[in-house]
Amino acid sequence: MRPLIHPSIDDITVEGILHALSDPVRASIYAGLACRGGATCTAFQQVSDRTIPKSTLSQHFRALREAGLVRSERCGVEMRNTTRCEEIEQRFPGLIPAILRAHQVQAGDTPPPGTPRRKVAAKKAGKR
Amino acid sequence: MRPLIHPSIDDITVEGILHALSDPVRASIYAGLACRGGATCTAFQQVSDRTIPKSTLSQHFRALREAGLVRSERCGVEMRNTTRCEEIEQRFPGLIPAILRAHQVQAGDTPPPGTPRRKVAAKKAGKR
DNA sequence: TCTATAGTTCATATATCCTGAACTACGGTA
DNA sequence: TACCGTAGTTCAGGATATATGAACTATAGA
Repeated sequence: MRPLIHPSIDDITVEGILHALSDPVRASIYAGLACRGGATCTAFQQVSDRTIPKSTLSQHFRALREAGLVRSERCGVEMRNTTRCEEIEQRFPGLIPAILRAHQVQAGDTPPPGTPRRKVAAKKAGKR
Repeated sequence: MRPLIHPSIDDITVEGILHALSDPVRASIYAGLACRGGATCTAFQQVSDRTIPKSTLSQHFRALREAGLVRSERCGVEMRNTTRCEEIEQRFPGLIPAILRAHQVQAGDTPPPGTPRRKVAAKKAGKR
């Protein structure tokens, strides 16, 4: 089992962050971590309505980790994952909050100012 | 020649935007468009020190266009590309500016407050 | 030691990306 | 009208990345 790779803050790139968060599964994992503060892999087995295989989930966590977005450390039998928000905020101020907020807007949780409520409801209801 | 696809503002997704801008070539194309206000494809043949084949460039423009980041319209023999900044700003406030700023930070143009100049210079010099 | 749980690694099928070659679209000239 | 040049697109292929089941590693507890 190879050691976990956590890039130093200076090796974290914008491209890496954007690519990692451009996948909906990874984005929701990251959003979940950001609001809960930390969680294990299995806590995310039920993302987006269907069950994601744990190997896939493991790869997603690896992608987040190697992009520098997440720090993972073994904690007994499980793996504790936490975001590296503060570090990234220092290097790229405002980037992560803007992305998280955009994801919320898209999910309909926080519509941009001026959006009529009906429009949001319609969006959440169907239209795919 | 199939008609150009421009998603309506409501069909633009965060994932699509992040994915489009996670490629360094596309990111620099977009940044160039954003600061110049508009340009043709060939204006970007010399991005990032080496010549990019025009087929590749065309695909990159298509990716930006279909992500909703850019509007392209034929203008005589050439294609005029402009960003859709204002629309996206309305839907996802702050997202694009944050990404562009992060790219600038990374390029060393606008270091985050407190960064010693030496560090930036060392970064630009080599280290790949 | 044996078993269960949590997660990783590997192999492979699938999808996406990059690029040269061929093509389309348009403007200008004769 | 035909022909040429420029700008950009599409296609086909190889290279690269992603998803996932099966097998594996690591740890805790009995």
